Amino acid sequence: MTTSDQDKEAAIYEINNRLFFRFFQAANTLHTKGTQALEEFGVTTQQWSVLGALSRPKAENGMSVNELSRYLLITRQNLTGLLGRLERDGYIVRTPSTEDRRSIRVSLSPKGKELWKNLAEPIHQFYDLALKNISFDDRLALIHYINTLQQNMSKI
Amino acid sequence: MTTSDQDKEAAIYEINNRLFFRFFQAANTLHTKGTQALEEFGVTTQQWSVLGALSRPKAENGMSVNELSRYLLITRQNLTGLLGRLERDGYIVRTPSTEDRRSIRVSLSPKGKELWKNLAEPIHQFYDLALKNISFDDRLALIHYINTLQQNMSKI
DNA sequence: TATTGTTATACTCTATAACTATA
DNA sequence: TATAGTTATAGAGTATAACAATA
Repeated sequence: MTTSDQDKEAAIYEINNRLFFRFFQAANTLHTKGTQALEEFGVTTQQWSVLGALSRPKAENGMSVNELSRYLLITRQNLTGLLGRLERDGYIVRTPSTEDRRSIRVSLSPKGKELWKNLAEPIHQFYDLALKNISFDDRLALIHYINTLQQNMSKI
Repeated sequence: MTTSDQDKEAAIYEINNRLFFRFFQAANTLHTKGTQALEEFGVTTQQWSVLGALSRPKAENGMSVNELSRYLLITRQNLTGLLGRLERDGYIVRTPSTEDRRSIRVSLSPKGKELWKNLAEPIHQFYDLALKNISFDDRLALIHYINTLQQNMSKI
């Protein structure tokens, strides 16, 4: 390996390092500020993601724990805890599945749908503030990169 | 507002939503897979970030808790916990500052430096796998976007 | 036997407030 | 009075293993 190659490799490592450090920081900030933005509703970003999944037209008839688990990339065990807290607060309901008696359908309760409606405005605003100075096309590019990153990591 | 404007706004919201959902997923995966990659060392991604901060040449003489807090964007209280666990495992030392007797210098112990050396290889490999198919220039762009995102969010 | 969802457990991380010792 | 770091506490999330009910 030539000196130049070593330099190049060191530069790449340096960039990778910076990228992940910034990503790590941004992830922390997302969790902190996101939870803060929804503070008056007492909803964390994890709960936000569950509510978001269940509020999709596709999920109108509920989702099984397994489906939610694959969709959100959260283990079933930990999802049980999350769902328990959301159920405790009255935002979701668990209904036994008619087709497979091992399975349950998780869906938004009326109170959960109401909550999601009230969350729309602050979430909308959060997005706008967070993505300020990032153009529409750049947002598309960003999604693409993050997607690649996420898919690569999930294979590790 | 015209119909076309409404359509445009809906499209933007849809994109924002997707962006944050993917970001959320990627953040979870980073934490899970990152911790997994360093499993044999028993180090979490948060601890990884502290070790990384302290291993920089700039931090050779240690960092105060305040400096670490600002650098990592973790509150002092929570940092105390993190540092406690790292100290318990023998990876860092806390030394009273000679200049300001309220302050302490946090630095890597010999065992911590040794750990960081051993972590280099798996971290290096993790980076390479995670960033596969993302060119050098795209990595730079990605850093730029994430930076903007992070700075925007921290102002919220 | 495999799958669905849960329980149990232990640990890490986060948020908030209050405290101490210096400055 | 303000700052540096810690303590205390409660809650939320995560990892792992094991379990009951059903397929």
